Amino acid sequence: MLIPEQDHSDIWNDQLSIPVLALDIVILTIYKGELCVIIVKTTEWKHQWFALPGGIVSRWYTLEENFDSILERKTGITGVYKEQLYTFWDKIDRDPRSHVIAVSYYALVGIDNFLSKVDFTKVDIVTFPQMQKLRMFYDHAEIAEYARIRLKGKLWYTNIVKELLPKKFRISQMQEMYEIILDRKLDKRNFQKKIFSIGVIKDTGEKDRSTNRPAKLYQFINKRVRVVDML
Amino acid sequence: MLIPEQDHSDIWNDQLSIPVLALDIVILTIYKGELCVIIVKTTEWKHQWFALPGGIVSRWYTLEENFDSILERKTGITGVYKEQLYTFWDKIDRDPRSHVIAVSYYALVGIDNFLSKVDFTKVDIVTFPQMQKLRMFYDHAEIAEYARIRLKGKLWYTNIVKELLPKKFRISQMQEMYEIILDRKLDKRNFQKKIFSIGVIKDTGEKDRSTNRPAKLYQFINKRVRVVDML
DNA sequence: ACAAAAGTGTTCCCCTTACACCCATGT
DNA sequence: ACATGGGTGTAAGGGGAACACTTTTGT
Repeated sequence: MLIPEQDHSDIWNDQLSIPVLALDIVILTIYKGELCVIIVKTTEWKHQWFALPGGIVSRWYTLEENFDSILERKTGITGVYKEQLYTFWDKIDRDPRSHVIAVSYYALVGIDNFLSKVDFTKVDIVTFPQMQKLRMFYDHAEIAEYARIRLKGKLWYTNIVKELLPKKFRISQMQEMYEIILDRKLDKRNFQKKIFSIGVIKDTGEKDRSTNRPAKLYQFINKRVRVVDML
Repeated sequence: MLIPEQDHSDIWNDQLSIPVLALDIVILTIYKGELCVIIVKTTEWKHQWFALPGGIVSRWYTLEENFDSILERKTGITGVYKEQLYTFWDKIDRDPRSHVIAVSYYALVGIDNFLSKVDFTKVDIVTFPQMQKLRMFYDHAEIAEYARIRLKGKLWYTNIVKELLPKKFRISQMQEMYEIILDRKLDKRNFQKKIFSIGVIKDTGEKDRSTNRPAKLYQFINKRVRVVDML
């Protein structure tokens, strides 16, 4: 169910005693061997900005429902793994129209899922170095950085990387994800030893014949993201 | 500066399209050898509840200023270490008067600081087991649990425990804090070896003569809480 | 003298890291 | 046959965990 865009014209009222709550989403995916963020263009407030997909939180729905609604309306993407990041309000004039507090989330999307659902008329995909050169709305670049750090941290004690991999994958693909996110090379033998000793993935019995020498295909044992002492 | 209690009568309006933002604080301290939480009594909404100190966030101040104001008005405590925990909105009817989203913080107070500032006509101090038997407002017991888990986690890679200790302390006092928070015994020699090897505390040259055999007094080298790979 | 807490080293084991060669296939 | 990525074991070193006795003071 897609929540329709709400009318929030009542809130741009200087007399209102409470702040407006916004929700911003850092969508992360691995694309062409790099960790990327999804951004939207906005021409609000005169200048053109790049921004994280976001919107005003409506009172009539839960945070989760608001999240799903904003994500789908702004990007076309549905059904992703998400996690709350932080609630920001450093600058009282974060949004020139009002006092806005922003709850931020990050979301992980596997690239196949991403490409099949996303509406590229609405969004752009950029690497982190590219993003840092753009004119990002307020603190959105920092929020994205914060998401990257959280993802990095979670690699060490959860099976979160499953959200970025296809259902069945080669162990080398998994290692590649780790290397991209951690931004350093890992030793092939030590990586495999570790992953196998934890027992989070299992051999499907199938082979990927797209490489030179056929490679075993694995899948995650647990459907859900959970704490597992990965590295 | 203490922000005066704000008039929020305008927000209990069924037509308002945005949620109300509240701020709840889990104040943790170590008292009589146990990790304790500060709670307040509230008789709002007919029944008597115990609740975390909290209040409505005012638009005219930053989150930090709102935090300080709520903390001081509800408990009398000022100048504590604080950290944002999470922003909750699981249940759409969390607060019967409206749709309320709660940003939660936890705060650490050394017991001396606490006792000198707190107003016991306004608050109670309870251990976690005691709290779990009380009729806590909505999800406040879970929020407090969440704070405890975060604190436990931070012990391992920050010098956060400094916020609970006096300026100068015996190494055995420091170990006791760790044991209380982690809820298990630690080996004395291994603990000291570890703490000294990290180099986060230094000998003051003074002695504590209140114990039988006088003990060296230490202090933290860094004034601020920071990441240091503690345990 | 006795009680109470402070102070102090060594050993063992496991986990992490570093490291190099052969294998199965496609071209 | 050659190029490409897949697959595999071992040795050395460092860090964590276990463990007990002596010292200094107060009473």
